[in-house]
Amino acid sequence: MREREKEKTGTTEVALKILKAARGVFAEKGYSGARMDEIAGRAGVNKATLYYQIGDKDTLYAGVIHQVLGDVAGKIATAVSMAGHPREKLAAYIEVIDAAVDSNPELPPIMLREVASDGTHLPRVVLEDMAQVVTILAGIIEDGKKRGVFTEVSPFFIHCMIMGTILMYKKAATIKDRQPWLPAGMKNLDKKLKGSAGQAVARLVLRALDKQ
Amino acid sequence: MREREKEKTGTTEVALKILKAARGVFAEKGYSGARMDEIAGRAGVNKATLYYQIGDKDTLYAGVIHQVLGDVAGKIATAVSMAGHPREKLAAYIEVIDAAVDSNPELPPIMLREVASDGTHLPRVVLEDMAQVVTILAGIIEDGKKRGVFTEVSPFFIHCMIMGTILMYKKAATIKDRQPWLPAGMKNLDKKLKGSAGQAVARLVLRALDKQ
DNA sequence: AGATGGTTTAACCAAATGGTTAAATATCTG
DNA sequence: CAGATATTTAACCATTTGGTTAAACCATCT
Repeated sequence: MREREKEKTGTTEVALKILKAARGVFAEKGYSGARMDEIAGRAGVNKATLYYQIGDKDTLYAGVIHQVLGDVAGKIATAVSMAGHPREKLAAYIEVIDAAVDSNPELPPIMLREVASDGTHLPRVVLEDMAQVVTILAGIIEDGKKRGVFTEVSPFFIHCMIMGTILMYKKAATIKDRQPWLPAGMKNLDKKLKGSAGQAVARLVLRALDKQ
Repeated sequence: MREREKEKTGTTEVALKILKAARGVFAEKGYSGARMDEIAGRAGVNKATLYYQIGDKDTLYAGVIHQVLGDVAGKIATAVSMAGHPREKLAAYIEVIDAAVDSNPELPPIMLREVASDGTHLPRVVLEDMAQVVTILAGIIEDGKKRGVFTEVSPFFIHCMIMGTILMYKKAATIKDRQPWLPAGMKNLDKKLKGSAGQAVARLVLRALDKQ
């Protein structure tokens, strides 16, 4: 029995290779556009191995979702708890999301498509994580309101604003940069962005919530 | 020859029925998830009729895109030109987008998926329309900056913020409302939204851009 | 070395899918 | 009404796709 790897990590090396390939293909093509053959091929593995190691397409996709969205909620929670003032907490909240997106290029397309299809493929755990994240944001805003630094706003709406802006910007920017016919002036319309997209979002959202 | 309809409108009644069905299916399932048989079935038409009236899947999808995103750019342009002050222009800009989304439930999923797949299926015309829209926004912001009412920001980024927020909110809200296990407090986290989503976006974006 | 059992693979399969065809059915014109 | 043309349809087809199988491969233990 050569289960040494499985015993230690819970996942074999081959399984990780497959997951990584799948992440890429699902991100590029979406669930129904992704082909099991292509995933196997990109992982450098026979298709039967894929089925042996992981299971059917649904299971594979669930694994990818877990890999991509698995620990974001936790990271947000800890980062927020480290900050003190509501404004810092909100900035941390946004920064963690931006960092997650930055370190994971597959996140935006997968998440955008999930939202587009009403989160039908999202496992309950992930939805609960998201709910918890919004609850954290609600706490930050509530606190800020009490301390007189934030105006009254809907936390759910603000969360959509943060996520929507970051996801949309990440992808739209690459689309824009891909159009050879665009005049240079147009292409530089966001080069003046000071700092990361996350910082830009934080700056604008904080201004928007600022009590005068 | 019964081309009376085609001669007048350029599109027959059957073709419109098919386009409408296709819009729904593409919105729900995405390009690769959509099945020609289902579209034909939902249109109450034989599949061969679909091919006779419209053509292959690509052509059909192009038709849907045209139907969904066709005249948004134009509407934005005229609405903005009607307003006078930069703040009013920006509000009009946002309101038109929100109205387009509201009167067209298929727009958000289709657009989100397009962005997710790097706009690969978007015809050049549509991309040019979008570029024009951002140019309009750049004009508004530039004017506002000169008049000392707006801060310095990237128009492209602000456009992503507006689109991202509206699209994300529209879909995320329906996802949230579908989760029976969510506590009522969570579900009401955005019921306090004063007015439409568009108005909420306008309020926040204007606050964010406001020079103090 | 040989037996054991986990792992990989080439070949295979049934179902689904985009697209076509030839015949049937309306519709219009003279 | 008859002929011509436009439109719809049932049946069909080639290919793709998710998934399986039986045999080969390989690390380990005795």
